[in-house]
This record gives sequence, structure tokens and C-alpha cells, in this order.
Amino acid sequence: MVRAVSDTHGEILAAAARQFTVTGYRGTSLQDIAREVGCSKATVLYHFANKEALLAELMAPAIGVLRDLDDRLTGLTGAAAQEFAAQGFVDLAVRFRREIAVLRGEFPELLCQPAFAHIQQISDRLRDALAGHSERPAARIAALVLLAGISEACGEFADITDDDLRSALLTLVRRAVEPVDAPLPQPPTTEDKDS
Amino acid sequence: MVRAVSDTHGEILAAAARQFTVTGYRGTSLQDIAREVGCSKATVLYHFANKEALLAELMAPAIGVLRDLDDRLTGLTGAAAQEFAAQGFVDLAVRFRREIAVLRGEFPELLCQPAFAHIQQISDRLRDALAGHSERPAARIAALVLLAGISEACGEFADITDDDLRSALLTLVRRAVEPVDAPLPQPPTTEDKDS
DNA sequence: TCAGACCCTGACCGATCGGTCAGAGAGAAG
DNA sequence: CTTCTCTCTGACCGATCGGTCAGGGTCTGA
Repeated sequence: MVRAVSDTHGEILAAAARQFTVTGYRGTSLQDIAREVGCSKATVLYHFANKEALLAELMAPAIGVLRDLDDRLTGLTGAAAQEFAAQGFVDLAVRFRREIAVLRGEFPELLCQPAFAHIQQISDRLRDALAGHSERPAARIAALVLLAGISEACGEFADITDDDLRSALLTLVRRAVEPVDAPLPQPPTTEDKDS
Repeated sequence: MVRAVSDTHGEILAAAARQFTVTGYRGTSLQDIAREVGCSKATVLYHFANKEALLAELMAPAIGVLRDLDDRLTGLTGAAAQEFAAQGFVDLAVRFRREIAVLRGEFPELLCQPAFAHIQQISDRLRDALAGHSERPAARIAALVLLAGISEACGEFADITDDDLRSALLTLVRRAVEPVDAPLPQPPTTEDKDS
């Protein structure tokens, strides 16, 4: 039986999400979260093993999508990989605006935690794909600026619909990204026409 | 007289700069800084009124250049403002890679402090200029993504020379930015070709 | 020799952090 | 009624934070 399963768990999660986006992970104390929910700090720690576990549960969906994107990226090369990375990352950034905003700036330390061990590697692969796997500094720089800028910026456009934001970002990426070095021969099947 | 003016002050500043770029402002304690310098925490607080004053002194040069850029931006409009903002900001970002990296992610809280009260407004004006003062969401989004991405990314290319980084970023911005709505008639005089 | 400015320190402070723990209260099951 | 589980809490803990303070060295100029 479920015993109506008090939604305190969910309330804590929601409050944490709100506070993390405003004051950041480090800047938000368990006390702050408890206060917003209207319970004690001990209650927060009854529902979550520790502060890190709270963050991990908050990020789980976004990280799942990111891993999925990474999986489907392997095998693609050249312009196809570039376009797929662009679409995939823009879509992810838009859908998980809030979650990404949480990690803003706290990446370096947070990435050391086991729960987030792989996302640095994944984002590196995304960047490489977006750079057309080129070694040219200009291509690498453009890809990193776009990834970082989108991560940073998309949380600040709460007044724009997902669709509008997505199309604007995708247009921007396609215009800004370095074109792949050589027009490599790619099978004309399973191809998206404008890239 | 100068009494050889013990360079402890400078050493503390340098150590703080290093640590802030790695662990962030919040993540670095006065104890950490003192340990790297090889002095006591009390010594750090003898040379600087408090932790915030240390940060302020570290940021002063970058902020000065930013204000100067803002001053020279007023009066310019359209494509001229856009190009000036692009060149000015890219140059600033490259020259002060380290300082900008310090503020990475800690902007929201730090901007509340009096020493940094104006830089949010300045960066807003920079973004507007880069967007060609357009109201179109796509233009605003592109400008913000570029500003945020450059701020975020330029600290991570320690292996690239200033000149290379600057030209790569400038190329990126010119390609990525939304062109101004209309080719407005601008006086061909008092025009800075590259500064 | 001595006063004073400068530089530095250990000891200490209150506040706050994440986290622990014993136990209270409410229902459900027997 | 008793018993058990689930939910929640106040009190408390050690660690660490930014910051204060009285005082000890050291050098300089009178």
C-alpha cells in the first residue's frame, strides 16, 4: 500500500530547485530549503540522505537525456554529427533550462562528485562534434562558446516559449558554428536536409 | 619613503587570483589564501579590510576597462555600436580572462555587492548594442549567448595566445550576431576602424 | 636610547554549515 | 489495548567560515 505518500518529498525537491536556481547549490542551505517548505531541516535529511543526494535526484532526468544524447551521437561523424549535436544540445538546454541554471558556475566542484562523473566527458564529446571534430582552435573555440553560452543564457529567458527559444538557438548555432573541414562523402540516406 | 614595501600585499592578491579561478570566490577561504602565501589568516586581513575588499581590488582593473568601454559605447547606434561592442568586449574578455573566470557563476550574489553594482547594467547595455538594439527575441538571445559564452569559455583556453583567441572570437561574433534591422545612415566621420 | 610606525601572529569570537540522534505523534494491523 | 511503521522534530555535534584583538618583532628617525 502507498499510504497517500505524503508529498513532502516532492515539495522539498521543488523548493530546492527554486532556491538552487536563485542562490546556487553552495549558496543554498538545507535550512533555507526547510524554511520554504515549512518543515525542519531534519525532515529534509529524513527524505534525502544528504545535500548531494538532493541535487542528484534533481538532476537525474536531465542527466539521463544527456547520456542518451551522447549514446546516439557515437558513430556519427562530420556534418551529420555536427547537426545532431546542435539539435540535441539545444533541445536539451531548452527543456532543462532550470536544471542547467543550477549548475551554472558550480561545475568545477560539482563535477568531481561521483553522481556527475561522466557529464564532463560527455560535454567534451558534444563540443568535439559541434566543432566538426576539427583541431583548429577557431572551431574548438566557437563550439565551446556556443555550448557555454547556451547553458548560461537559456535559464534567463523565462518569458520565451520553448519552441521560440529552441528555434532561435538552433539558428544561432548553425550560423555560428565552423563548417566541417571537408565535404566528406556521407550516405544521402537518413539525412536531414538543411544543416 | 617606501620602505621597500613588503610585497606580501601583492602575494596575497596573486594567491587569491589563482585560488578564485580554481575554486571560486565562495569556495576559497581566507585560510586557503593564507596557506598558499605562507602567512596567517590574520595577515591577509591586515592587508585587506575583508574578503570582499580583496575581490574588489582584484577586479578593479577589469572593471575600469569595462566602464571605459561602456562610456565610449554611449552615442553609437546600429551597426557601429554593434561592431564596437563586439571588438570591445572580445578584447576585454581576452585580456582579463582570469578575472572574468573568477566571477563565473557567482555573478548573481556578487553583483549585489556595492563594488559591482554597476556592471550588471553595463553588461545589459553591451548586450543591447550587440543585439543591434533590436527587440527581436532572436537578436537578444544571440547577443546574450555570445556574451555569456565568451565570458565562460575564454578562461579555458590558457594554451592559446591573446591574439589568436581575440581574432577567433571576433570572427565568431561577427558571424553569429544578428545583423541590424536596417542599414541606417551613419556619419562616416569620427569612426574608429580598429581599437 | 627611545618612541612610534609598520608588519605580522595566535588565540579567540559568534555565526552558520551539513549532519546525527533519540524520541514524539499519528495511523494501521493484530 | 498493544505494537509496529512511517513521518517528523528539537537539541545537539564538530567543522569551518569571516572577522577581531591584544600584543610581539623589527626597523626608522629623532
